[in-house]
Amino acid sequence: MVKIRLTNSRTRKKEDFFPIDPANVRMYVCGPTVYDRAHLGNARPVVVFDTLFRLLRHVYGADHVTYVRNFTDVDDKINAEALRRQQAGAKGTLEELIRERTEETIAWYHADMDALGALRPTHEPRATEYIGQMIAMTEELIRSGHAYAAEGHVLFRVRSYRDYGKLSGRSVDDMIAGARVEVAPFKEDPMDFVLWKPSSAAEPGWDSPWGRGRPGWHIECSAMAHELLGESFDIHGGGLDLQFPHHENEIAQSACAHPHGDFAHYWLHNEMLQVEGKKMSKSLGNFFTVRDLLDQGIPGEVIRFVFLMTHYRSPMDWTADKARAAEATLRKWRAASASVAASSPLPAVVEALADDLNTAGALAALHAAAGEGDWAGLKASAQLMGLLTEHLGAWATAPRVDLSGQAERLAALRAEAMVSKDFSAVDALKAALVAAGVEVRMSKAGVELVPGPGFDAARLEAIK
RNA sequence: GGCGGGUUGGCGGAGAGGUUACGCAGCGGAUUGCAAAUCCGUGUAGACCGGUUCGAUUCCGGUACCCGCCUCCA
Repeated sequence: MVKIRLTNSRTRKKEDFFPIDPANVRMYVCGPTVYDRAHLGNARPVVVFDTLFRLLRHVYGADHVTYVRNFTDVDDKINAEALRRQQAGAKGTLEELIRERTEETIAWYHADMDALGALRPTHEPRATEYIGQMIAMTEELIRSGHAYAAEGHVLFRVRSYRDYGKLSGRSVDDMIAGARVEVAPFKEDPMDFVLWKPSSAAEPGWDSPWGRGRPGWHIECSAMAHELLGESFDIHGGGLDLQFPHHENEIAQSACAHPHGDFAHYWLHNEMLQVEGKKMSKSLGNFFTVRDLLDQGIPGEVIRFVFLMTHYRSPMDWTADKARAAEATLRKWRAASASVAASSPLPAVVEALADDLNTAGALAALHAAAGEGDWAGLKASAQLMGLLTEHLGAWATAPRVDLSGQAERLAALRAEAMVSKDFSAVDALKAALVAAGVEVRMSKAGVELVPGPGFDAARLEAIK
C-alpha cells in the first residue's frame, strides 16, 4: 500500500495519512457559491482536490472513496442577481429566478470544470436541499448552550468553544483587539457569528423556530458534511482564504453539535492564485473566468497542466508564458503516446503524488519517462493526474487534411532546385506553407507536411 | 496591530545535511540546399547576517523584502 503523506493545517505538519475506514475514505471540499461563472482562482482547489481524489481512488480503489463538494446556493449575491433580473422585467417569482440563476450557474460550472479534466465528486449537495438539517443542527446548538437566539437571529457563542481559533492559530482575544468584526447590539460577544438570520420579503427564506429566515454561510458545510460523511471523516479541503473564519466556524459548530465526533482529521488548504505576478482582481483588469480562457483557445488540459506545475501550498502565478510551455509539452507527449496503450502508473509518479501531492515532482518524473521513451508508463501516469485522457485530447488532434498534393509539389520543386541550385521557388512555397501553420520537414528521405498549432485551412487554399 | 507563508541559476520550479533535479529559453554540435523537427552536449543558483556540524542552499536564531488572511473575493 502506498503511504500517503499530507500537510495538515491543523497541526502544521506533514503527517502520514491513515483513513478512518480504508473501505470508505471520505473527503469534503468547500465548493463554489453559484452566482456567476467560475473565475480562474475558483478552479485551483478543484484541480488540486481532484488530483487528491484520483490519488485516493488509485490507492484505496475507485469505489472506496467518497468525495463531497457542495454548491452554495443561498447567498446575497445570488439574491441580488435575481432581484436585478426581476427588475429588468424577467418573469417569475424571486425564488424561481434564484433557482433559474443557480441552475444555470451550476451547469456552467460543470461544463468548465469538466473541461479541466476534473472528475465529478461523489456528491454535490446544494445548500437549499439541506435547510432542514441546518435548522436541526442549530436547534441542537441552542439546546446544548453553544448558541442563542436574538431578534430573529441565532448566533454561535464563540466563547463556549474552548479550541476556537486553533486551526488558524488565533485567540479570540487577539481577534477582538483587531476589532474588524461586525458589531451588532444583539450579539453577546462581537466574535459571535450567525447561524440563522431573518429574511425580508425580497429575500429567499424558510420557516424556522426563529421565524422566516435563511442560514448563515458556515452552517451549511457542517450540516452537509455530517449528513453525507458522518460525525468524523478524513479530509476537509478548501482555499487558504477559507481557513479563517469559515473553517474555524465549521469546526466550532460541528464539534459542539456532535461532541462524540471529531469532524475532519486532516485539513488541507491550497494557496491562492495570482496572474502575471499580481492578485487577480477586477480593478487591476486581470480578472478572468475559466470560460474566458477556454474561449481564447487555451485548452482545459493546458490550464490543468499549468496548475499542476506548482505545488498546491505555494501561491501559483498564472502567466501566458507557462500556458505556452504547457501546451508545447502536452502536444509532444500526446503525439508520442497517441498510438500507445497506457500501462500502469510509474512508481516515481505515484510516490511524488503521495508525498503531499507533489505534482511538480510528478511532472518531472513524467519528463524523465519521456526522456526514456516510456510512453506507456507516461500515459498511464499522466492519466492518473487527469492529463492525456481521451476526453481532453480533442484540441491536440491534428486537423485531418490531405497535404499530399502540396508535399509532392514541394518535393518536385526541391528535386529541380537540387539540380539548378536555385531554391527560390522552394523557399517561397515553404514560406507560404509555414504561414498557413503547416510544419515543413525536409530530409533526404523526402518531404513531410504536418498541420501545426496555428493551422489555417483558408490560407492553405490560397496557395496555388 | 494580530496570525500564517515565502525568498533557489535568464525564466518557471522540486527534492535532498555531503553525490546531475527537471522543464523552457540560451549557447555549441550532429543533421538539413537553408530551415523546421529530432538527437547529443552545455549552467560552481539558493535574499542577508550569525549559529549547530567534519560539511548547510537544506537544521536553528535574527535582519530585510514580498505575499496572504483577519473586510462572507477560492
